[in-house]
Amino acid sequence: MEKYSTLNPPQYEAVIHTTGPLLLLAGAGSGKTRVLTHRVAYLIEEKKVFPWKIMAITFTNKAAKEMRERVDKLIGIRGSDVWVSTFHSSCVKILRRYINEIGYDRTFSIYDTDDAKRLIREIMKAYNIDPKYYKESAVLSEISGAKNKLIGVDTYRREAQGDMRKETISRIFVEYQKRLRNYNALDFDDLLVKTVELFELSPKTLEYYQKLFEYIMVDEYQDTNGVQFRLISLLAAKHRNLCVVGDDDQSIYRFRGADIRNILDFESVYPDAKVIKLEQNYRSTKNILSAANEVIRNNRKRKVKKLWTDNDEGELVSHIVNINEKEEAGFIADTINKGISDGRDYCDFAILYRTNAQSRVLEEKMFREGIPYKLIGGVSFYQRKEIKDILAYLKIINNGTDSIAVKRIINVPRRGIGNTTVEKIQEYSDLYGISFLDGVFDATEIPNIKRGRKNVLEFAKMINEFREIAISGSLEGLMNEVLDKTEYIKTLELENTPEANDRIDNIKELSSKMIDYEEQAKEEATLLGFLEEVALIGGIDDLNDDDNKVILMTLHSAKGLEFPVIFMAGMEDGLFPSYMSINSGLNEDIEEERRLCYVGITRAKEKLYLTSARQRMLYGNTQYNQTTRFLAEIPKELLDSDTINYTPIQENTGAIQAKRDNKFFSNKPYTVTKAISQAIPAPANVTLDYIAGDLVKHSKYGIGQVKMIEAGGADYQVTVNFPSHGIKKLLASFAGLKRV
DNA sequence: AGAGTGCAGCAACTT
DNA sequence: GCTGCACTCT
Repeated sequence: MEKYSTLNPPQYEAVIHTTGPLLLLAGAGSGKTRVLTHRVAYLIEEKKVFPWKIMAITFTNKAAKEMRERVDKLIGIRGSDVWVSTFHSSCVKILRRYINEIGYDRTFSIYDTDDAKRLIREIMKAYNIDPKYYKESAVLSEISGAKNKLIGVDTYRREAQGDMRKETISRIFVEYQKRLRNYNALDFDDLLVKTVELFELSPKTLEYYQKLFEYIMVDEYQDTNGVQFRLISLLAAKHRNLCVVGDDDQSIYRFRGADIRNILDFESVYPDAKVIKLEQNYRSTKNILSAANEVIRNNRKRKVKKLWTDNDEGELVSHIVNINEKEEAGFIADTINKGISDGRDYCDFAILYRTNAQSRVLEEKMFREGIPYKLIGGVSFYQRKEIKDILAYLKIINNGTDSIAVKRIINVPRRGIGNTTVEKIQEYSDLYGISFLDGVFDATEIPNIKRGRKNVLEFAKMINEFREIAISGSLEGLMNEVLDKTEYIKTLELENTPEANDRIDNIKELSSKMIDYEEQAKEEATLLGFLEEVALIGGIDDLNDDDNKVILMTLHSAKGLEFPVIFMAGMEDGLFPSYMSINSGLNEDIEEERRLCYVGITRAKEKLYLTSARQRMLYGNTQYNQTTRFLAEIPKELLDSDTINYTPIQENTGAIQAKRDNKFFSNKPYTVTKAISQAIPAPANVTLDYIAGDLVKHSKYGIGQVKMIEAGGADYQVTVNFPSHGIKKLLASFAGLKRV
């Protein structure tokens, strides 16, 4: 078969080994996606397996989509019948069909972390538990941790005995599960846990899926947790054609319950497992790969392996020390601009960092320099208040028992239903054992409600109208009705602030996403389907490979991706590795950070820049951190210097200069010339009615004199001397300066 | 009874 | 720097 002849021997072996358990240890950049897609093609074409008998679990929806496309390319349209999806999506698909067998309704809501926290808060309030001693986030992560290990409420309670803190948490845990069930809701962990429960309680359901999935493949196996392991074990128990692919060196989700033992112990769980190692890297230069190998070899708990490559030596790895995080961003922007003038595309670059908090400064700099960029993760679109509000309205149309959603929006926008009224409804609902929303519908019966009654009844009427439209009309029509009747957008329009306008834009975007969904899914489009898609969408799922933009994201999000040029920003002890991991004193914690570092390094194909700052403003205070310990693990000969001190001097001209301050390598000066910042065309969208020397007025700082105006790609930076506040640098589009 | 406002507490990584 | 919450005002 010609299409398989391009595979190297171990890759080929992995493709044709289709029967029985297979552990594929695939190093970074070793072509595992190629193996997986060819393996699917081989099963269908050569082994005549029906496509729908193959299940492939990926880590993100994006990976699932890519895999399906690549299989389609190999064998044509039949590929689309293969079951390719993430753990969570797979479970939702199964539960939507069979969850009634374990006492939930098929219209169940999916709770994200924010919803779950609200529920915890609600319970702690009802139980008078002091949030000072029991932080909701800590309680939630304890509960989540238990679930990921398949520890149920009963076991947890038993094991908590004698431990005050755990006993309290176990009380919350019990009530949390009880309320989730009453609200007909599942949190992220429950999606997996309840599927396992379903399989264990309903043998015929399990058998159905066991028969269906003759061949199972799991990607990123090193990041599976206890529930996921159980789930896969159950599904694969009949045919045992289980192929897991992973790299223990890239296990970076321990905090989420990932258990590295799943991959390390695979051979003892499946003694007949075939083990194949993919150790040839096709992605990176020799220098980059060596740096990665040298860092990761400091970890003790790992399978022995050594990645190698036939690729060129390539450039040395650069480490740049900056004065502070702003200069770090400046260096990165300058280097990107230089790359662009050397013929690179923006999409050749990715900036990786440890914490989302670092993104702001970087983003600002990209914006100012006119560098097109895309920020992945952070506060995602679907976590925004206005989006969650609208989604809450949609949720309760399907599932009125979802009291978290009902209480979220009963008075949003303000409609005169205050706390007191809400409490009265709650008391009444509890008394009669009905859901909160049913209490709302009964508002005429509830004693002691005064001013709010009329408003509550109007709210109830509105929800009923939505439900009628949901039955007969289109999703688009429903959305318009919700936006119109709730007056959500109208309320924002009245605020007339930039933030409110942003929110309106976001809601419009949500609306068009819904229309897109409806058009794509055609007759199959349902409200439930839309809500489901929205609930499970992940940060990098909307990363579009066709966009010519610099990508900004966390190291975690970068897993599985590759770029010609990588910047790893914030290479400082305390930031990376994080404080938490250093303070815990556990070597495992540092090892996890080191794996994260390894993941970052191995994303780079041609050039790797490591940047750090001597001084960094984070969470409102200034830190002075040492360069990360991981840097010392990279041998000197792989670095193009010990340190390059990047010191842009901003004089009155605003020129940016780089100066090398290095006694070892002073023969190779690193310079970024002023020409780069001037090569950018003047901003197109902003016009200024003042020039240097003019007096301008600022809303906060009062009147000052313009000292300098610098052009960025998309905006002007204006330096103004305010007698009362000193010299300020402002962005023209934000500052709203008026000539006086 | 609800709305508006000042203030404390918090702040990894993510499906 | 942002968010939920207690407190005061209408």
